[in-house]
Amino acid sequence: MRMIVVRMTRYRTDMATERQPDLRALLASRGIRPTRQRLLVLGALAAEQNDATAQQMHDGLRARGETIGLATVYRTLALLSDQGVIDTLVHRPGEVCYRLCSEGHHHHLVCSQCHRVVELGECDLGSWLDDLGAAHDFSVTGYSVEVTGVCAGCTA
Amino acid sequence: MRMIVVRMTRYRTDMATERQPDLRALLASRGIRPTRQRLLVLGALAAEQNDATAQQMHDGLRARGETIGLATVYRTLALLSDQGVIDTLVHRPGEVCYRLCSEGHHHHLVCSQCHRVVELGECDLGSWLDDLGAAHDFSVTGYSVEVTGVCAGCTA
DNA sequence: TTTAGTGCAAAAGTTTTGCATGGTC
DNA sequence: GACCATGCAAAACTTTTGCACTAAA
Repeated sequence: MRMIVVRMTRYRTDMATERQPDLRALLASRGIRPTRQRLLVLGALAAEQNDATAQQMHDGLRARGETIGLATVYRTLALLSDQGVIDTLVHRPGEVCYRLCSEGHHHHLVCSQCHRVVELGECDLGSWLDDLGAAHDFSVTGYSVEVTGVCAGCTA
Repeated sequence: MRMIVVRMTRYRTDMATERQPDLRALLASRGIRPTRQRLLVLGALAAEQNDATAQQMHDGLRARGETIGLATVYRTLALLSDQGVIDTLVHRPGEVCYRLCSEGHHHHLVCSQCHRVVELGECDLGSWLDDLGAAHDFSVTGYSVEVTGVCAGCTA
């Protein structure tokens, strides 16, 4: 019998209640200067239940009266994504979303209706991947699994 | 012991040598009118080893002396994608690629250097997915696995 | 004070759309 | 003939970039 371990790493609400110092530390740990704007973007992602596009985040921050340029949001998201601080999700072509995720290798379960995102642990594809590489003469460097469904809230 | 079946469905070269009538039939089977332009786009995809963006296909066709508008390429790709005739792959944000794939559920193994694409069969995640749905109160509607690696040609 | 980050506006791309024209059934 | 598809050009968007200015180390 094969064991499958589904391991929830962290719920969104945990991040939402994290304190500013934690966000500073997160940036510091990657050698990223903790500027006001970067903390704003990171804070917005931390408070975000789901994922968000650059434009959505910019709109949200501006609506709250914060001052930040759209270009800065893009630059910050690119930086954070490069550094592995946030994940990039592409649900539909032309719709690039970002999300503050737990660290380490994981996958996503996304509600196709409300875009709610649940992080998933390992998916036990190890030996399948090994076989793949051998069969096609590829050296496999990574993989991603995106599971789509409808969450309980949206079913009701 | 767990069996993993890796099943190559069809190589690109098979498609490349397919005859025009097959493409017409493919369109007819979905109730899509076989216009000159649609056959052009489909033919280009059939001849394409890897995947291609709308712009790349338009450039390629124009370079060959074919007359077709860029908007038509976009419209045709959207139509074919909606009808499930072709697959949509998003390698990087803002880079939407299309590919004429075999039918049925499958996944992709993509070379990160040359964009060569190999189709993969089932990946045996069935019971993992069942557990997921139950654990998070989602009704799982689909999933995709994209494996990235470096192919033998690019390693050398 | 030296280096890095930001804002703004312009530019560069990609994709969509309106509408007159031409092709298919 | 009725309806659908196409081409072109314009529009709508998204994302990137140049450059002067400001903030952080």
